[in-house]
Amino acid sequence: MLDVWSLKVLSEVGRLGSFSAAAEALSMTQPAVSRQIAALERRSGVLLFHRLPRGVRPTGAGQAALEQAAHVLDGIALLETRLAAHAAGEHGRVRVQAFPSAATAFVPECFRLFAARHPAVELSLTVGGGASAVLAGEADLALVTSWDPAPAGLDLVPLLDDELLVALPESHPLAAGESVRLRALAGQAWIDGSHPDCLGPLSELAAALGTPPRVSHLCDDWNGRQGLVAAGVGVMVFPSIAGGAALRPDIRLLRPEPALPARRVFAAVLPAPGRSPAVEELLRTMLGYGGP
Amino acid sequence: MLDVWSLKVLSEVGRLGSFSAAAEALSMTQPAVSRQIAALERRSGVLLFHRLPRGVRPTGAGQAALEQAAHVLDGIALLETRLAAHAAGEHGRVRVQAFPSAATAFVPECFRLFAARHPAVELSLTVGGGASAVLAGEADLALVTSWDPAPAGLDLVPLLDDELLVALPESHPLAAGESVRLRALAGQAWIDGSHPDCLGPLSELAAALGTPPRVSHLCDDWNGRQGLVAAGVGVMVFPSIAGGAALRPDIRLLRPEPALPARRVFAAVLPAPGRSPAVEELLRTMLGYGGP
DNA sequence: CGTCAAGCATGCATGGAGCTTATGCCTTTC
DNA sequence: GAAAGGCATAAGCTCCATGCATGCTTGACG
Repeated sequence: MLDVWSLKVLSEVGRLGSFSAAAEALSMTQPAVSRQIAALERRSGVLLFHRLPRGVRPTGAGQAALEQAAHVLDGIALLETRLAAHAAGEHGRVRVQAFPSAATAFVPECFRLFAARHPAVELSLTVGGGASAVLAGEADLALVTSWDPAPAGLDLVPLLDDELLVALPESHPLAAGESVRLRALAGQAWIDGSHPDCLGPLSELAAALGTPPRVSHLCDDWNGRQGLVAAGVGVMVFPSIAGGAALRPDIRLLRPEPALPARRVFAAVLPAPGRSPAVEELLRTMLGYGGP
Repeated sequence: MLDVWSLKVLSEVGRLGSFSAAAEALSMTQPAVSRQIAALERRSGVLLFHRLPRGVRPTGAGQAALEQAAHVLDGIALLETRLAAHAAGEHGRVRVQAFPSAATAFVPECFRLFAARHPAVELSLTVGGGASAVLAGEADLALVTSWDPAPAGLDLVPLLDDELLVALPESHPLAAGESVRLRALAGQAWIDGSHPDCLGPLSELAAALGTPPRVSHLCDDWNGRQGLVAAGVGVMVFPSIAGGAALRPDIRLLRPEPALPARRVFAAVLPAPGRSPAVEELLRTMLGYGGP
């Protein structure tokens, strides 16, 4: 099997027209070059260089070999460059898996910051798969919360604490101020998703309210839930990570008093040696993102 | 420096999804494959394969490396193919240097036969440089005759003996038969080229004529000489290698009696290890060419 | 015309890279 | 729970490429 070093020697000999000069350029001795070329000629069965009294000159076959060798060496160099780019996190692909409220503002903002520094990295976002997508090889990084069951075999990197707010229709009598006492909401109808992704652990809310919340409506769609709130059929917990921009103008957000236990947000990624440098870079970006 | 064997191992691992399977496919042991990939990952500083319980799966960087490695391996294979073609004489270039009368019929006919068997070989023909063109690297094969000084440092391969005829205008009183007694031409005016390329050694002609020939006109152009003969201003020696097709219809060719010493035709080529296989093949074709 | 210098080829010894064998550890599966 | 499949690691060995020393050929120069 032809190896790259032979081709490098061949190329230098062709460029410099001399075994000795090529040897010096490659930091080796002239006999080594002589043997390399001789081996190449023996294996291919054709003379590659005419030996002249003053250096060498490529034969027809040597000329063809030089041209092809240049292509191969370019390919090698490109491969090394690409691997270096991957190693530096400057190139690659990161597939992010997020829960809906994180996909609203947090992930797009992180993508914007990341893309400014690493324009060659391909980013993609999917919603709804959970941390198992990372284990299945369908995602490189999954955003999970303290409400989700801890995934086995993945590292959890704490990103931020998500403050939980309460969303009321603007016509609601308690919607006037900046905050609202939770005890005052004890009798309200609450809106939740079908899987525990919206209200969070009901026990925590029950403790804050002083009574188990009355869950009157179930809706998995983010906009649908806002519509229910705006229509005045219920109130809901609104994670601040979703950002105000995604909020309908006829809904008011209030800080509950006392504050609900924050929902912790983690990045679930493969253990250290399995993470690509691009993922590491994105993690760094997410950690440095303080909020809007 | 990345070597091809590593890339081959990488490629097989990517294709088969397993170190063990790749090892068997490459006739090596699993630890050897493991070492190769580990070395590749250490050098490039990036993980190339996720180690799964059942085999391995390429990472993003591994995928990129696999694609690039495929290109490099293709380039290597192409290089080997081309060298093999050169070694078999199926590919390459042969630049032939001929004297004018050989370029008229002999070389074109040899080219026709050669091209039928080796269509990928590029053939070219130049006239007038002599054997030194081979030494200068401007030609790969030169046709020379026994009239030329023997070139130093080249092999002379005897190709054929060129019979020398005499050209007379059709109106000449001696032009009737098939042959002509040389003694009868002793008083004729002879046409020659400025360098001894047409009449040949004058001593031989003088011996045959019984008296030194009277050279009345010098002309280096082949058609010009024929014109002089046709005009009746002189006669000339006509080498049979030029073939009858190149002869004007108003000129007659006659066999001299006794025959002039034949002009021997050689191929002047580099000594054995310096000849390309394509040149060897062309030599074989020329040797097998019996004449029209 | 003799000597010298440049440059490629070759014999020999050596050092390092890679391979093989043997073994351990982890995961999955019956 | 035991067995098997698969990757990682340690130790030892083999082989090949390199470096050193040397010879040979050719051209240059005095």
